[in-house]
Amino acid sequence: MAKRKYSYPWPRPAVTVDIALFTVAGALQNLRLRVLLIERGEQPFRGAWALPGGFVRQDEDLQAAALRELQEETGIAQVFLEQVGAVGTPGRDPRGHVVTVLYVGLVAGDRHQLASQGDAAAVRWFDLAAGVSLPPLAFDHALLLRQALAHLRRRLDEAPALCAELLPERFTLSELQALAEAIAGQRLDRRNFRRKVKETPDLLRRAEGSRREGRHRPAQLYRFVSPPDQAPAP
Amino acid sequence: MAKRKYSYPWPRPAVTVDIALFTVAGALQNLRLRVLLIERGEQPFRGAWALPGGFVRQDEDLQAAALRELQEETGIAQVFLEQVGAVGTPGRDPRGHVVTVLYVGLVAGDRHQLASQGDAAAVRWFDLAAGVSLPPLAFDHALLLRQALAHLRRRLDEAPALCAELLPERFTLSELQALAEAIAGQRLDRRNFRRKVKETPDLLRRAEGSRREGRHRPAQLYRFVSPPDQAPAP
DNA sequence: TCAAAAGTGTTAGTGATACACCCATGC
DNA sequence: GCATGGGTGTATCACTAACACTTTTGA
Repeated sequence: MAKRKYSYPWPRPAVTVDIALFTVAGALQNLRLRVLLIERGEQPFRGAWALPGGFVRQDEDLQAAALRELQEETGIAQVFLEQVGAVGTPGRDPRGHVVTVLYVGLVAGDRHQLASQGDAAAVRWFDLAAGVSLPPLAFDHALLLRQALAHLRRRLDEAPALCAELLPERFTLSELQALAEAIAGQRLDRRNFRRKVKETPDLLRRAEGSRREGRHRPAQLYRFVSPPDQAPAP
Repeated sequence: MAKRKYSYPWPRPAVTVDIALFTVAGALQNLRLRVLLIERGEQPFRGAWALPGGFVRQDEDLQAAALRELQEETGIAQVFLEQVGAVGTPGRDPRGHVVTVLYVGLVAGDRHQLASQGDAAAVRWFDLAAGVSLPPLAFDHALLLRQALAHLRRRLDEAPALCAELLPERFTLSELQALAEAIAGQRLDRRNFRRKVKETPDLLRRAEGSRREGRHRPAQLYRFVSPPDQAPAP
């Protein structure tokens, strides 16, 4: 812990974290990208929808603060978050000068129970397809949401294994592709997609000879070689 | 300005900005990347070298704070800064919990007069070639410096016109290439480099037929089509 | 035998890399 | 005329994007 040998008592901006957590829902043929929003239970913007988030505590790591706020307001825990950046434009928060550090994450919606607590009057996933409109968001959260989504898409292009949490342990290539399409917001060519993921080193492994019945031809199952939260076996 | 209708009086982390400002110096054949450091005039880490930076004031924009601190501590003003990200690990500052937003910039060293003021006892450019070692840096600034340099290299690869401030208004392609090599930290193929920059739309324009004498064959002069701080003419 | 998804290869274009020679000038 | 840096073009490779047919199964 910090030692406080020196002190700087001047007025200072407050620090918050906000979290743009995405998931994907729906039938394979029609997966939709969704974002997690809370209905604010406190002023300012009481009753408006917003990204989950809140104040960073003394001696709390930024990422830890983001995880804590997410847990407190939505019940979701144990997710992987990445930092997008910091925003501190004066006037973005009516309470005064607030600097926000924005995080983004991606989870399987149906593996997490939503439970609004703390400052959140309600929690819900909102569809994010092109053309579907969200409710007006509190603060500058519409801007933060756009930044987070752009960041997520860039990152998934570099590292497709970040999807791992969204799929069952064993999955078909069609499932993986549907997921990639939902997040990228566009259709992908099946042959090119399969070639690309199969040729990526240390990404996929055929799951033990087993298959899964569609209501027609069964598909080969795969699994990720190294789940992102475990070290790969040497 | 913010209205302060609500208040959050809890203890909060402090917010600072740090700036990793780079330049390039030396003869064309031997340009060296350099970083601007200050010698701290105050505790903690008094006497140690560090990135310029300091506390963000109430109702001050992050980028504005970075520009102000840079001006106050080093005398350098009117530069273009980009945000790299935020770091808030507890214990990174002995004064207590401090969240730092890191900025990176690139300037022509010989166009700016250095003048240490405020918390800085001295200001100097430090060579950053591979193998040359910097003095030990205060706080976690060695880490921040690595992050900033990686960010700068990524960005310049995408947007070579960010070099514009480093060159005279008219410059030769060899000068531009020497600059790119110094920043990237590696040699580049002359033909490929020239083809790439010439084929980049709206980047370069031949300067009015004029030439400049080398001590041998003169080289064609170029200029950037749109200096980054001006809008391009339609 | 049909419907529905799984599975598979080739071609064309584009951008990156590697590489060698002639040109213009000052001395 | 020679040393010095300025200037150019081509072959190869890797990656991307476009594209159509056969296979397997349940009903």
